[in-house]
Amino acid sequence: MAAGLRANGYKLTPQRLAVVRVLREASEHLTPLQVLGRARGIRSGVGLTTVYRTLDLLSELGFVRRVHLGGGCQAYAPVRERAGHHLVCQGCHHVVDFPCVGLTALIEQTARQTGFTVASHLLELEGLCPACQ
Amino acid sequence: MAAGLRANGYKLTPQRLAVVRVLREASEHLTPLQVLGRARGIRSGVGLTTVYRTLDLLSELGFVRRVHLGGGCQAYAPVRERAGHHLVCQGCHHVVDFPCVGLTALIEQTARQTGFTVASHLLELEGLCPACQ
DNA sequence: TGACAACTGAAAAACTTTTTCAATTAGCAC
DNA sequence: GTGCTAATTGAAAAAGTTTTTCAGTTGTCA
Repeated sequence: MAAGLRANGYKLTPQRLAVVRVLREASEHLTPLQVLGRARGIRSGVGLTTVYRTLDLLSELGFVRRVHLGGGCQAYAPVRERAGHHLVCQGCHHVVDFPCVGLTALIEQTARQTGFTVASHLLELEGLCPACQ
Repeated sequence: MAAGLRANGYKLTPQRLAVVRVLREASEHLTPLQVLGRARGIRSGVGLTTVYRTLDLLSELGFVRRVHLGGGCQAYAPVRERAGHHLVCQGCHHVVDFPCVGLTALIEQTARQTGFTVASHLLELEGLCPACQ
């Protein structure tokens, strides 16, 4: 993600690097407040404003994605699989990515039946991870 | 929805009936504040607290569902198709339901590959309705 | 090494949602 | 109908989240 920030003309400040590292190392989804706590463990003094701004940035660049299930829409998780989606554990909030395959038929059929043109989609699965079962 | 409320032991107050009517007649997704405004057109004096409580209730009973795309996770739309999902217009926020078909293969494959048991899923499509194209 | 636009944190403001509590009322039994 | 009671309501306060503002700091590039 750091390289991605630089590639898009953003400065690599220690605050951003701390947030990036927190997200890269996270196995569960994290709220901005949780990101703040962990980021401060890496670099004390990081501000909540900066966390919000960095999450916006990373999310716009596609490095993190908001998780809606379980986290009440406030949580973020890193994107490990491009063109993928998130599978969330109801027990420990562990998040894994899965590839997005086999949706085109459903989307095309829906577009045909409704007259809509479909530009994007949001898919999340929720369940129990092996450890929590 | 009114019958559903009664069937579940909830009282049919004029405030609830106003909120129910607003949602049933809505073609776009609505935030709690928008619901409040419309509900007050039906019955003046409805409180925002009641709107929140009624949305929770209807959502728990499955009569409305939160829309994440476009509305920033705060918007609600009526559920017109059981076991369906929402398709949202990026232009006018018009919401239509579409049936949930053809996802089992993807879900089973993902469960097999990750070891998760999948309990539920969230799918939303976003695009342009015929009028907005 | 210096210049400057980008970035930061603290505080305030703006919003959204939940809790509290006294007053009201829908639904039921009679 | 009438009265009872638990459920429901709205206003206000509290709690929580997100955005804006602004003066000061700092990466980056020449």
